[in-house]
Amino acid sequence: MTIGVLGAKAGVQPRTIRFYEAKGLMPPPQRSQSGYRLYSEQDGQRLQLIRVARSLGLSVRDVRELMATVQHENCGSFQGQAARLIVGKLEQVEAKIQEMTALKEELQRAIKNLGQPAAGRDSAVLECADCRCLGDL
Amino acid sequence: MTIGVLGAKAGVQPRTIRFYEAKGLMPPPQRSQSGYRLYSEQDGQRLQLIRVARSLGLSVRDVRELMATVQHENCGSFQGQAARLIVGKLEQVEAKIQEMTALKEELQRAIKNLGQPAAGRDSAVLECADCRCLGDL
DNA sequence: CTTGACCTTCCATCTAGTGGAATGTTTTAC
DNA sequence: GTAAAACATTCCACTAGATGGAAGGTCAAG
Repeated sequence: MTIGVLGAKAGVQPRTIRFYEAKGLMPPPQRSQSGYRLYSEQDGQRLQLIRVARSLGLSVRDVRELMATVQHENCGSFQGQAARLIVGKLEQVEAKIQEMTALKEELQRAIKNLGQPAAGRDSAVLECADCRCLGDL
Repeated sequence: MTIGVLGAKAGVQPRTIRFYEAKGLMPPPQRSQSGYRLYSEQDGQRLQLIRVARSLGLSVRDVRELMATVQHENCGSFQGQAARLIVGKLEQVEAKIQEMTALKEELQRAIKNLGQPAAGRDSAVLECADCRCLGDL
């Protein structure tokens, strides 16, 4: 399988596969006489695994370390590591949602306050500096 | 005011102020004889304005374009542009929250499924490729 | 035999800064 | 008066996760 075929199968651009290789997620594959990368079905499975891990939001660094345990005999270490990473990611995502929700409220307040007289304002509204209406930053 | 004093006032590192200058958010300030940047109180207000806009999640690019309208006489164009940017940002944030919530559910499902027998599994679970238990990616 | 589609490598770009190097200046301390 | 600390300057490189493009080699079809 050339890189284009593999990419089409996995829904990944060839250059992304090369990127994963450069970052150590995919192993350096065999090469044809002319230097083309040649992939096996197993490489295809590995790429799928990478895509699932990435779609769960795991970082390339995490996925690299995760993929390093794939070749171990028992599923235990792999699944254990995967579970740890995913639980950690879940915490990150929950924190991010909190953060984004707070930002959302801030934005809604800013919209409500923009154009309102200064008296009724809650907080940090964007105002024009030159007009001297830049009050309560 | 030297850059360090301005930074301390606004809670911004001097190098971030230079960065804002390079990106066109802050104008090139006056220089002392020896080449030190010298800032006025008005520059301080401008920097505060930038910080508020950034804290609302507006991109550096957006803030640059927003700051370009600050020196206009009337608040109208500035506040109008600010309102448009903030409404746009709010939509982005709401979309992001949706996305993160979906990811959170995906992660919770992955945690529930990891280590479970294949029969009860919902979807894309990370499994060890070599064990042939890599079933339903 | 040449055109087009594919492959190779390398360099640059994006965000929003941050880290560090090498060097110059001002202020403080002795 | 001088030396060192604490500031300032510029420039280059790095972060994440790719993506865009250039310059060139290879393969199959018309």
